[in-house]
Amino acid sequence: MEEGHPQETCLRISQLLSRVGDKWVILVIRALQPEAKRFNALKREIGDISQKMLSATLRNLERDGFVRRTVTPVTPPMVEYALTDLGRELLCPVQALADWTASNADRIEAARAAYDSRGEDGAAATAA
Amino acid sequence: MEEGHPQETCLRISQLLSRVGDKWVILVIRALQPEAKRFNALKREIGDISQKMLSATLRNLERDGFVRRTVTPVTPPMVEYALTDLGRELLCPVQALADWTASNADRIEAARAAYDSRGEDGAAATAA
DNA sequence: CAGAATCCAGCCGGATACTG
DNA sequence: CAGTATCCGGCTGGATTCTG
Repeated sequence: MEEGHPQETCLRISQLLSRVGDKWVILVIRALQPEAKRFNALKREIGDISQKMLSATLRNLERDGFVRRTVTPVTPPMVEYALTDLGRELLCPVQALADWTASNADRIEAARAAYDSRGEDGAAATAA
Repeated sequence: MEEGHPQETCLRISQLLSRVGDKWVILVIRALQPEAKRFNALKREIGDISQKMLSATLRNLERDGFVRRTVTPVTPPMVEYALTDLGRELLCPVQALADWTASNADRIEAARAAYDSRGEDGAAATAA
């Protein structure tokens, strides 16, 4: 790891993290992990997602090279989405972060509860 | 890892990823990594950040237990921010993701370039 | 110095309607 | 089936102003 342009590197990392945290990507790549899926199958499986967000998410993931879109020109048209090698590789560090989150969710929640109770407590005694 | 509530787990992960991708957190925790810093020192070091965003980012990080805020009641008041143990632990999987990003940034950019050229090419030949 | 409050522009994400 | 187009509310994030 060279340290020539740390700011730029931070920017890239931040951007990728924003993408990965984009609210639907985790669900989408999780749904694509076992096997390729079609658009509406994906939509049904995820459930709450609107088709606008699903197509936007898939387009972003495809653009970044994490998902491959395959069109079979039959009628009605069939489109399949699958993770690429890059997408599967991305999953490793993301999975590590996911595992860490799952392991420490209670610590985070405890910190939040402590923070919130501190806030409501000594300070705003005049209000409410 | 139990698989009892995968959706909830995904939600937590996604939320944490959103926080971590929050545009300034990487810069902030990076600045705090070597040592505790004061508010304006942090602001100067990061540079582009507005004080609103810096205080909001710090507040979120403090609430989640990643940063500890220490007030020394002198005049003028001195406030120091430092990473907690939890914050330093979080850095490990984040660093892994950062390393992956740095290692694969060129592959992502190549995918984007390919995608963009595909888009401009065969399709919208009528326009422009 | 360390923030809180306010105002405001722009983007995100959802609902709906329409197309090939 | 697999999308695109449009409208619209809400949140994000920045600039400015004010406070202790």
